[in-house]
Amino acid sequence: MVKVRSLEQRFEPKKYEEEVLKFWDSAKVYDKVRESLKNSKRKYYFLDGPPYPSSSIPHVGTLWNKILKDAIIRFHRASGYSVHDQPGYDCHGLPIEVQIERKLGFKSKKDIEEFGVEKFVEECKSFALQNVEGLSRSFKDFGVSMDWDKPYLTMTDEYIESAWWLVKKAEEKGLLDYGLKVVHWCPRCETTLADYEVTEYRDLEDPSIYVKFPLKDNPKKHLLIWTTTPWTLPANVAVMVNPDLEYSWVDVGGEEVLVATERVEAVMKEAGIESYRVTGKVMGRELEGLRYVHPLEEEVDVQRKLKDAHRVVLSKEYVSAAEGTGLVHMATGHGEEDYKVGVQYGLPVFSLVDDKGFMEREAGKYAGIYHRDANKLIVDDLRSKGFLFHEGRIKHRYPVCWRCKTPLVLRATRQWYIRVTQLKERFLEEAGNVDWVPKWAGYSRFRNWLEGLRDWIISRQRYWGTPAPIWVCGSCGHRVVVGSKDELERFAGRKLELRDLHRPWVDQVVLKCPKCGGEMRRVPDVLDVWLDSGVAFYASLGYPKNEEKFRELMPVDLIIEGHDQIAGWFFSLLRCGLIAFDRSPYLRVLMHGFALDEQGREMHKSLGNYVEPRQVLEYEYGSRDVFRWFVLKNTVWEDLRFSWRGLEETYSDLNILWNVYYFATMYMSLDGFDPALHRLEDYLDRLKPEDRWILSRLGKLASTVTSSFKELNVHKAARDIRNFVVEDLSHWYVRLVRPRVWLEEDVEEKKLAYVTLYHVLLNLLVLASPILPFTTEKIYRDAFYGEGLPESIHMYSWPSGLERFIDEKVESEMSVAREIVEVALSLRMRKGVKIRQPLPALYVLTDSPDAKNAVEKLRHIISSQVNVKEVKVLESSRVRDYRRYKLTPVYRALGPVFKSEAGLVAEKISSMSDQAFIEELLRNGSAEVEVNGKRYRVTSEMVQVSEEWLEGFFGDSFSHGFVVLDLRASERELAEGFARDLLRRIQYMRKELSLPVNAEIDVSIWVPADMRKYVEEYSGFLKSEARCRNLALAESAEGVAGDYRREWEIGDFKVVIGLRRV
RNA sequence: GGGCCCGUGGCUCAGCCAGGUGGAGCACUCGGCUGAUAACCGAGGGGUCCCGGGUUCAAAUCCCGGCGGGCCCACCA
Repeated sequence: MVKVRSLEQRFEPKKYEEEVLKFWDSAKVYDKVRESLKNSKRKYYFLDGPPYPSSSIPHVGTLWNKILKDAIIRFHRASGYSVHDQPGYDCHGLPIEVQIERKLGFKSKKDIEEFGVEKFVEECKSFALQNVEGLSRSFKDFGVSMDWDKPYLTMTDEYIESAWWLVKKAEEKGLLDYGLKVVHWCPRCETTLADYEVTEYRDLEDPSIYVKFPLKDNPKKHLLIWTTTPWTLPANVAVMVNPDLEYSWVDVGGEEVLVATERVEAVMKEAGIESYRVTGKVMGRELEGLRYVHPLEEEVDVQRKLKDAHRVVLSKEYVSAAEGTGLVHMATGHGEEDYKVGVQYGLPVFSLVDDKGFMEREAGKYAGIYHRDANKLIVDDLRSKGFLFHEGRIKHRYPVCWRCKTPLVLRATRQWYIRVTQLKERFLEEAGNVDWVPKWAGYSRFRNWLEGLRDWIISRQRYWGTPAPIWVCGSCGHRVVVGSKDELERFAGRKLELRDLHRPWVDQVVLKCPKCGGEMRRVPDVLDVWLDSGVAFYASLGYPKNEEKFRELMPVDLIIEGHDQIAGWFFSLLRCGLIAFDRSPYLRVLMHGFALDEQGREMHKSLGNYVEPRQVLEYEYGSRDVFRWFVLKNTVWEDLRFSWRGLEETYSDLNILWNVYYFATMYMSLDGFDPALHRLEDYLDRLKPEDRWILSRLGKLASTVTSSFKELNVHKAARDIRNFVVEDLSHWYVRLVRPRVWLEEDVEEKKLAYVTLYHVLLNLLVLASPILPFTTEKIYRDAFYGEGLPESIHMYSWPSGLERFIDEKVESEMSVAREIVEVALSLRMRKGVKIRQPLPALYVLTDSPDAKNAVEKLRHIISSQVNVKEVKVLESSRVRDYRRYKLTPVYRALGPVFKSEAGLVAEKISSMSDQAFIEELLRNGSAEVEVNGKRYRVTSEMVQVSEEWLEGFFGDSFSHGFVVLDLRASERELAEGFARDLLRRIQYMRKELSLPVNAEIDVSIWVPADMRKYVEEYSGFLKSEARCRNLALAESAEGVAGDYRREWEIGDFKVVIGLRRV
């Protein structure tokens, strides 16, 4: 133990935060914390969601994510949990590849192949590692205390093996398959994307055309279809109608077109056809099998070769009359629904767009043209052949590649996929067992997402990713899925000397087919990056190779990510958990919001509204802890609107916290307070009410902060700490104890203040440490730390047992006193009476026994804060001793009743001072007055009642009655007021001179002759309060002595004060 | 078309789960202060709690409908 030392007065967070970072590093604080918790029986498996290291600088939203995790981790550590706090990075995939392609100026996969896949993969790896380092630095710099020396990286061989294990598991369960799937395809990246990777949309303008498909048997009749993708027409194989809809044949001048009845009017209108006639109606189901001629069969050879196509098929599901014509053009190779229905009807499936988006050779006339460019040609041809019914344009939201922004193509390609739809029941079951914060995120959002579960296409046609562990025989087609490098070596029959498991090195491994002896080569695909992050819960622990940690830690206790991860990581983890272990890998999810800019927009570099950590630190009112407190106060699951103004306000709060600690530690240090010699437990029975009150407030704070952290409502904890520091501690408790710490002698009431303050302030440091790790460490190290105490505030255990100090009664009493003080100060102000001017008395008029008790007990507080000599409690009814009612006539009500005599009555009312009369009027609703011998009955509507305080008194109501001030200051009180005015000026001058608190001075004063006696009378007071050894009254203003002289105005008087340091 | 979230003073928000006299900060107006803090302190003005209906003794809070803003899914693709 050691005596409390004073903090420096200057609040300089930027400076001390750097010091604290150095200290944490050199003292290895967090290593020590981890070590000390290692043998705790209470494990806490926190799984970090891996960001893509596609840039080395995070934005404030990413920082918020990490700080939120850090605060919760810190709370759990302090609570005695051994927290698994390993951060992670998702190092593979398009996010990395697209950046490298940009850097190297590549436009297509061909460029990569020419450059060399090896070199490309090395660039990706190096880039990822670089960014991992940069990101880690930034997070660490903001006090994120995870274990940055050992992040899990999805690109290591060990990690890849764990991912392979999952694919093997799927194979063993018969869930893995290969086949034709209609997918979103990026023609620039030349790879498939998953549906949930289709997250970016652009408003594009496309053709919106109605095309006539002539019937085979009657070229005068046409099926009318609508499409916004003319480039898919060359691949048309059928037309879909709804069996339950009614269709109409419409004569449009020499030929007929078929349209759903409901859509006739709208379609004719859009086509600008005013003269048309319905010639017949037919139900959709009757149209099945009807044949037509493909309008472009002359231009597209393949269409002439198709058998059993170009007919009407039925679908209830996919055809509606909401839009279009009610007849849907089917290109089975370019739409998932088209594909599905097409398969049911045995229709051919083919796509006429290649990997790069160009029309294939089979597209005939349009071959080699980029698909979007082919639109114009196709439309021109339809027009010239007379098949174009109407041409327009449409603006719609169109999906683009999430990484390179190229518009996507829907096309049928062969892909590897896992049939997770077979596990749908288990998905819903297991999801129901997870605890979500907020609740609705789980039971509505996530559940709703799971309802639309689809098979998982795991293959991607790229380079920098986990290679698909699938080898296929070139001779017989037999396949082998391997779950580890060891297993691969067993199949290869030799030790493999690979650079690592990435492409292109793993591509060189050729196996011998166990079935036919032929050569087996790996399929060229890499795996979906969401598989990489989905296996993190076991792969980061080295499972299945290493089971120890896995057994120790599973299941994951908590994951925390933003609301975009509903369809992302939260889902991917669950998916992998079910495939591999038939259960959810995690118990609890916290879903947070997004960080938006000041206008409420998402932050993007391209928008120029991206705020970086460096900018926060450079801001005048920015610092690490200011930023942490600011973001943590935001409701966790709601979006955060970033605000420079908000930072400034939080800076101010942190400044107040600092000043409270400065105040307390400065005076404790002055008095050599040693906490070891004065323990709170020994003083409990002698504490003053305000001491009990602050201890009770602390007890409540500890309780709410603890439960808020447990419930993951971190914003509540952050707000409660702010309110405690600013409202309870600074604005009230410090204000009350100030006179006690100024006492010269080593008296008990000063000791009590110190003991209470020490207890409160040390415990507050621990409670605030997850949110404000820098500031709490700085204060602890500078003021409280000493021999035999924990080296760091972050080595303290979470406070417990503070609730025993909760005292509802003292809190309730203090609320009453506080309210009375507030009302009284407001009264003073309204009357223009300064607080410095002592007043004779304050009366509390109340009938409430509780309020009465409160005032009796806390009389000293009320009296000192309001600056009155006496505080008295009286019954409410005594209010009549201090104020009277006053009546004002309401002419509008008097006139109709008293007519010509109304004026007389009004005059009587105005001058009425009989309080008994007024009280009767109020009580009964009416009363009689006499004017000139005649009596009149006056009702309450005829008058307006107001109140008037008696001369020398002023009051107002409060919750339990009235507060009244006696404003009749006596000469004695005026003198005291004057003395206090003098004191204030002296103290101000001391401060101007930057004198230490305990420095002694000589004072020389000149005041007007009338006031000299007051100075003489209060000279003792002034000497002691101002630490004044000599106090001299000068005969003239010019005769005032001192190194520093100054003239002051006090009320109507001029005075001169001179100071000299002894 | 379906799902979820949000709507409270000029601005930013708390309160809603668990119904009981409408709150906080900033801004604004006024006052200033006993030496922790003027990056401050005190007091005050400012509210149809989005709109309508219902339940209830009582609704910002619970229920229903509507309007507005945001996000996700589906369709156009």
